[in-house]
Amino acid sequence: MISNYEIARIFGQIADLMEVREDNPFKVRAYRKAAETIEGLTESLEAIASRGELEKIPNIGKAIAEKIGDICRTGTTPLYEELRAKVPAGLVEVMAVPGIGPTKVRALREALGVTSIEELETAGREQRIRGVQGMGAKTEENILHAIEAHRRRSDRWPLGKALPYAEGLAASLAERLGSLRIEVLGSIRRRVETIGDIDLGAVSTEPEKVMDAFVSLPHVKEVLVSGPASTRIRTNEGIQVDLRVSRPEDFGFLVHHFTGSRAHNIRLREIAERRGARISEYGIFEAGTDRELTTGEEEGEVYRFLGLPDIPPEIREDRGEIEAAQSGSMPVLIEADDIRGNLHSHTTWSDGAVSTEEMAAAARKRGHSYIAITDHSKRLGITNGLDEERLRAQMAEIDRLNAAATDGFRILKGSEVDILPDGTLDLDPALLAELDFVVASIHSGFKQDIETMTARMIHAMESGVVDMIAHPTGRLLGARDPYAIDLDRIYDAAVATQTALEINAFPDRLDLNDVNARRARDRGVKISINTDAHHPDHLGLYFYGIATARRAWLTAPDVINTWGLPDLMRWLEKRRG
DNA sequence: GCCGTTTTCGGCCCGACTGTTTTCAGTCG
Repeated sequence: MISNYEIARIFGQIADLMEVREDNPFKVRAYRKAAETIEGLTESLEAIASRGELEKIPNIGKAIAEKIGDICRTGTTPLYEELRAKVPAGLVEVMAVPGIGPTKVRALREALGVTSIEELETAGREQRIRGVQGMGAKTEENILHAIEAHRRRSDRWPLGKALPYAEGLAASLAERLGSLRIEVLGSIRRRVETIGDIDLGAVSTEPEKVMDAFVSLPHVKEVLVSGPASTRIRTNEGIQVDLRVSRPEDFGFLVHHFTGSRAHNIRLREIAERRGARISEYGIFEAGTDRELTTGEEEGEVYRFLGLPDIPPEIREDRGEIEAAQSGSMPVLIEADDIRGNLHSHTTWSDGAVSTEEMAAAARKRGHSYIAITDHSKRLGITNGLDEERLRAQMAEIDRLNAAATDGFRILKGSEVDILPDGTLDLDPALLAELDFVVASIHSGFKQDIETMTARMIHAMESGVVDMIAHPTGRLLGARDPYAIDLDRIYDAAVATQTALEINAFPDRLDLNDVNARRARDRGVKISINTDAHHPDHLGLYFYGIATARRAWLTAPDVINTWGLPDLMRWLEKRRG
């Protein structure tokens, strides 16, 4: 079994290798587009291939479909192997150095025999680059600088770090200039789970003034690009920030353009072209002329011009949203206000920061009408996990608190029970059956093989007492890969046993992620979005869970904790048979 | 290599900035 992710990686590498060889750039783009499309697919390519429907996927034609078949059968495809045999491994990395593309790679290789970053650096130190046709001392200096930056470039930032940082940067700039409309755009605005760089857009009729203020911010380590329309800096923290400025009447086009994604924008421009129009960050123009066809302070003008409904930023990935807009079947995406209660939270009974009563008060304050208290079970000793006796005591406490409540708010008795390596649960199932809401999750034995792990989780779902699986893949962004698990089989088991799967809203989890959650919902799985709160403030993390759900195209009815308490209890009763 | 409400062949998004040019190619997003 080979995952879509791995297949997409191979096509991405084919594109890289072909680019180094200066093959037809449109062919390179075709492979790259295929890789991007595959990454966004919610069904496994193997399943699609077994139905013979690969060529129905956009950007997959006869040739790439055949190669997908090769990869499913053998793990690779002849083209990939040929390219790897012909192209020195180091060249792809040389091209990854900012400022070096296919042409410079070839020039450097032909003139200096450079086939790796190390050789490139040596050539630069020995001042041999400046002798190459089309390159001077400045280029040589830039290359050496770029290699250094490339080596210590910071990894992608999780959204939970990038968004507050970008908003702080925008606020600092706005403060320096008095009042200024400035927006965080790019992948942050689309709420992508990790961010490579930050895009800002500002409204001003004096762009030079804005750019001057921007490059003099204390955050700035170096200025990478500097022009009247566009400035790029690197901050002390090592992340790149682009700033674009527009006059007010065209700001909507700038916002739209730099929100992206690129793939989404390209599709829109193709649609515009068929209507004789050209879309750019400056506006919508008659094709081949500079005659502006419309102005727009707000980005919605782009969609209005094309006769489409607004498309939310979170789903602008060319993953079917344009077709949905054209056919009038845009989903009404879930919003933060739809959440009625949190079904995964911790207290001082295990590793939480506050008491049951305080956590419930925090949920009330947010306007929720219920909360499930789901402390850890005994196996997780480090969290002071509850055994049967302490769980009974906590249940009694919750009964007392509920009896004293006068506003209809309800605390649900729950547990986050460990799924042990053999698939059994860490607490007596008879006791778990007395709870209102049982969360089960994996916190150990991450190295089990895919078959064992999948069977282990399914066994837990088939226990009859588990209502939801928390953070189903166990990944920690930037820290721990997901464990090996066959999610398609998990989804099928979740439907068969009517077990919900979680979108865990913690910014370093976001698990299930966008693509997996969309796939799960499409297979009929019920989703629950939870903060996994260990502190009252963590209830604010719903922002990230909702962002992930919106990127997964989820609507409120897909998510069980958007339901009122009576509907939720009815569903729980029914699923427990 | 993919695609099609002008097309099964001939296209393939659009614009900014930099450096090395002497009017533009390369790279990037």
